[in-house]
Amino acid sequence: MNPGPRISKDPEVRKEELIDAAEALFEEKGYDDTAVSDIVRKVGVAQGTFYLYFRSKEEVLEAFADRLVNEFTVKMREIEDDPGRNAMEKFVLITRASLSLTVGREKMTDLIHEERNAILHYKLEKRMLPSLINTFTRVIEQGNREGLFDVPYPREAAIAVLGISQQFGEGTSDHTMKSIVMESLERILDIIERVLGAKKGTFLDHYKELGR
Amino acid sequence: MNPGPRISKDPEVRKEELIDAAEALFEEKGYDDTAVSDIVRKVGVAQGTFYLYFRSKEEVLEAFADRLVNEFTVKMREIEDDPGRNAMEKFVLITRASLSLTVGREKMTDLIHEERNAILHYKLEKRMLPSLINTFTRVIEQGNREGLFDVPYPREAAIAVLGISQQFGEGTSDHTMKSIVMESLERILDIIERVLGAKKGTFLDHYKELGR
Amino acid sequence: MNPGPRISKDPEVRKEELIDAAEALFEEKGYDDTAVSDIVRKVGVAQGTFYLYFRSKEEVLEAFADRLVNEFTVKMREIEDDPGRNAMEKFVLITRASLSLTVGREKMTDLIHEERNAILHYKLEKRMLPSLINTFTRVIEQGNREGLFDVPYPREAAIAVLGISQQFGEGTSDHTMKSIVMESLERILDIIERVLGAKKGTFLDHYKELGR
Amino acid sequence: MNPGPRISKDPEVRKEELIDAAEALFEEKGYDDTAVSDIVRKVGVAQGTFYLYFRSKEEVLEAFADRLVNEFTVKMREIEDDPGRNAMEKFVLITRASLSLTVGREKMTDLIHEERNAILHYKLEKRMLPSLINTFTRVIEQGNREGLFDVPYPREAAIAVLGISQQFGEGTSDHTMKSIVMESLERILDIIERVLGAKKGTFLDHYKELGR
DNA sequence: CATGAATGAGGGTTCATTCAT
DNA sequence: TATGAATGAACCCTCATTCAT
Repeated sequence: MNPGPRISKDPEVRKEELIDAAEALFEEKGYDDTAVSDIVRKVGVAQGTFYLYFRSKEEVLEAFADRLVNEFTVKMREIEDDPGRNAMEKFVLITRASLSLTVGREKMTDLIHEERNAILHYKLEKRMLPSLINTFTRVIEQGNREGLFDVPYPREAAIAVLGISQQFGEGTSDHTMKSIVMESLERILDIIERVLGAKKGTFLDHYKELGR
Repeated sequence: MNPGPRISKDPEVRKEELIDAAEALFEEKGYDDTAVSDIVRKVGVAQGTFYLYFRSKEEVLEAFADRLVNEFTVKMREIEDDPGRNAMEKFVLITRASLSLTVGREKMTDLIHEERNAILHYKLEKRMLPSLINTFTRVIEQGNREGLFDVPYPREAAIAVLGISQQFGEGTSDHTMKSIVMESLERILDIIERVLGAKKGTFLDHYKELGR
Repeated sequence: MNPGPRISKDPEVRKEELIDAAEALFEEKGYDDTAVSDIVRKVGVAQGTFYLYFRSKEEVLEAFADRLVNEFTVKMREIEDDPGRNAMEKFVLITRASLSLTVGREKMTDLIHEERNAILHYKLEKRMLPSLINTFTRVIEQGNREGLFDVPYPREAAIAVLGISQQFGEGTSDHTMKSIVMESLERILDIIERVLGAKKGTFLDHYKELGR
Repeated sequence: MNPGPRISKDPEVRKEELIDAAEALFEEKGYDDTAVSDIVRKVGVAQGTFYLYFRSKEEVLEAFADRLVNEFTVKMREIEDDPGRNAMEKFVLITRASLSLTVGREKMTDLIHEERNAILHYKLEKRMLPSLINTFTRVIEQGNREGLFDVPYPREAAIAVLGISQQFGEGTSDHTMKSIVMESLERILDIIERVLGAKKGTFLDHYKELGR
């Protein structure tokens, strides 16, 4: 009956809060199992308020995905534009970042790989891929110039490399398989060297060097 | 409207009918938007009958996926075991079959790639991948023996090639892009030749030869 | 048919309305045969509104039972605390009130005794008994002090008397038997007098006096 | 498709098997939660077979209740007709038997008292009560003749005593309370002695004497 | 007597979205 | 901008019972 205290906030802030809550809940229970009522409860706001900021439930998902993609794109750009690294180093860094996809959000990888979050996976992939491909392409071109790679079609090679890392990364959702992947890292890198026309063994050196 | 005579059938047959109907509806409207009531109406059977054969709605999806995977696996095996073809030919055939994933079910590709069917995609991929990897691996080994390929780690190469074709295939869901892909086929094959250590241009020849 | 204007009400009021409707329908058709859709239709409210106030159908039953028990408990307390009556008078009043259990809800007795409402019966009995026993116990103690009763173990006597009236009351569900019970009232009271150590015939006098 | 081996049995035997299975399941899960399919599965018989013996699910409940009542009635009759015992002894034996109501079926008491089995409770009570009252009445009359009791209205006294023991027994469903009840046994018996006009303490002696 | 596939009404519940305040 | 009560469509599933064989 009594409206309760009406707290107005900067719309941007409110919206961000809602996306934050949504993200946390999506991680916890998945998109489908997260109710709008869950989100507003977490923020401490009325049901209707949600619809002042998003036209539908799907729109938060969209907004969340956008945010994630933006962060990711920035990260990519930073690596790409780093003048102090050669193409091979950049390549390793990008691969690593894109494999985790998380940018500090460690749970995200699991989130993405859980079956019930397939849609989210799709949304993210569709949005991230273009910038990822672009970045990869440019790094490959840099590598060509540096004489490290020998790639006639950089764009296609970029796509191929992405496909390869994704395919190997897929199995990685199971934590148990991580060590196995590590074991076969050498073999995978051998393949990538072939694709990029790099000298055998050079990638592995860089991987080791860049630690972790 | 009125009951009509009660028609009993061999359970196997009934079950197949239900999966058939489910498949058609999943194609048409997606899994989530297909109601159990839709399925039974299509078969002309009572609602309860459905639950005689499946414990839940998800179980038909499972059954459908299994069926698809089985058919696919058989197809793979046939190609793999064909004594009249060399590794390169088999490779082309497998790629093509796995790209369409459909085995004659033309709409299936779309079905799988529509966002709302992401879960189905996941389910299928998870199930198909192992047999696909195995087949690819053995064909690569055959290629090694035939002197067509030069692959030190056949299994990893198989996975990589799968990743590559998947990545390129992904864009293919939009019909508009098909021609673009065709254009870049040559480039893609170049990459695959590198991965498999095949002579440049040999794949393209086989692709052309095996028509389309 | 068409929506009509949306009418918001004080939640307390809405909830009460729903319980009222539920009660009426439980009386009419029993708990099992009352659908949630019946209840909301009666109130003129949407199906979902019901679940704004009760988590499940059973919860209305619970709420209804609670309400009944509360009313009943208040009634008991009033009689118990009435300073103007002696123990015997109170005893008669309590017996009567507890026999009808209805507090003005005449159909309730039938409701409770119909076989299909056995669960309701159980729920009510379990909840009412404690306060009923307490009240009876205290009245018996008062009677002891007043020299009307001679009861060594008031609590046990209270329980016993309850058992007795319940057993006789049980048959009362059939209206046809009511006269028979009346006939044997004298005999029943004789027994109760024995239990309470009251003088023979005193109860009957009070029953007549307090009319009916 | 193939009918499976068709095992014919003496109808009486089959029916008994079905009631047995029903009883076990009712004990385990309650009447409502026991499906006809559960029963037939337990017996290893087809769904339709059930309906050759019972017109409905409720009819097994009925049949089961009847069987229980019959056994109980026989037990009562035996005690009642025992020429070697006086009324007080018989009284104790009957009370004990009726309290357990189980006739060797130990779980039955719990079964009856669980809320979800309220209906069964009702059915049994309704059926058992008459014979129980009759037996009690005749024993009381015997007691009158033997000079042990002094009861002007045996039938009413029988009903009263039943009510008393039922009320006390009700709490007994919780195993935890059993000891408490034992403690207050003396007090309860004091009340019963009053109702039956027996000499104070005589019941307790018989209870002790008849062991347990 | 027996089978077991088929029936189909029925009901509780969820939740994204709206709207009167 | 905010509230939160109200909406209502939609859906999955159970299970007692029937009936063609």
